[in-house]
Amino acid sequence: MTDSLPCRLIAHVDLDQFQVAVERLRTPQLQGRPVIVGGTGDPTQPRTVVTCASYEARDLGVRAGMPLRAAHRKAPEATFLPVDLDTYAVASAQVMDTLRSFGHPVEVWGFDEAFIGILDPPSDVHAFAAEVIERVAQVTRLRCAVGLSDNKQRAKMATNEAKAQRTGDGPRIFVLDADNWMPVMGQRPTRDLWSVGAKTSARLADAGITTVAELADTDRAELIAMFGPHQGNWLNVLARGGGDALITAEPYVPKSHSKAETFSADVTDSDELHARLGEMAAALHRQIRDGGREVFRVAVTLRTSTFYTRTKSKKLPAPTLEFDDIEPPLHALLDRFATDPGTEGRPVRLLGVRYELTDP
DNA sequence: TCTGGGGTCCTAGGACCC
DNA sequence: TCTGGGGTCCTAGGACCC
Repeated sequence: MTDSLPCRLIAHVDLDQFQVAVERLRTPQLQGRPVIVGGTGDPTQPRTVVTCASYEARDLGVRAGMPLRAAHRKAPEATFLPVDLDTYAVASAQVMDTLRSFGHPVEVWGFDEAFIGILDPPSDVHAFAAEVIERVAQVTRLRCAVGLSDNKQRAKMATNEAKAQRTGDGPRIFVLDADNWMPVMGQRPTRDLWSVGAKTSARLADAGITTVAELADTDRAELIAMFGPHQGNWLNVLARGGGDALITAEPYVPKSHSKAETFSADVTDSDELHARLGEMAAALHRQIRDGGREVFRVAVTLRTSTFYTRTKSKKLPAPTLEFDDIEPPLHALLDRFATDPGTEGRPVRLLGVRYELTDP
């Protein structure tokens, strides 16, 4: 059991156009121009997508996740930069340290987001948020927005409101609580709820539920009948502005590590697939071998040229860090795709490897 | 505009055992 | 000979997030 604290006030901190902002720190000439970070920075390369687009690029219709070539068409004059994870990690660590300097537990969510849990909230929460923004800017020269609420989900959605305001240079802070939840969120599509994705919102729409208010008014039993007890209940809680307020400052320890590669051209040759699998398996092994945690389960993911994606996994006879015990089961899993009617003989677009690790 | 990479959690069905 | 539950482990797949 990790140490999670139920907090009365949650501040969600989200950095602005993080990867672009970090690039601009070392290349100030990029200020004010459309900048797009993605892949190797070559906008003509197929099968790569936008990781982060500057606001100027977004104004031209560029979005994260969009193919780089599409972004290039929309914003030909933009500066395209390669993804530089190491640099972003350093900047991110500096931001998180700054957040921790307030003395409250900080739960890190990826490179550019974190929750701060406050057990004993100050009387002026707005001033606290402003101080967070100010200190992050002073120490890291990065801008962020802060959402405040009494649970994580609502605080996260509050940050979205803060960012949407986009007014001048003032600190972007938004408080979303029981008083303004329905006025602010009631008429929004259910998709705007954090953890409601495209599939769930589509299923809800099929049932005639399109807005947050409609979801909140839907009988819980009906949602449970549609989505099962867990998700049904959760949707009911979320739509009413609920969520969880547990913050853990424990360092994030991944349960699994994976590596995947979309080939620049589809691969059909089985020997080549096995060779690529071996390379990826070895690279992933190098990544985890000094971590002291053993591999107890391995998985291979394959995506065909039609984007049909499947994963096969195998629990190892015993947890191990010996590559000779890890690699053969991977090849056996890959072989199974060769006789699987869904993938048999299909050109392969992506191959992936995953190791699941024992607890620390 | 043909669609990245690295993760998490939940559910469901089959195998197997008592 | 047939029937019955319950519990647990394993694998596959779906959905979501940054």
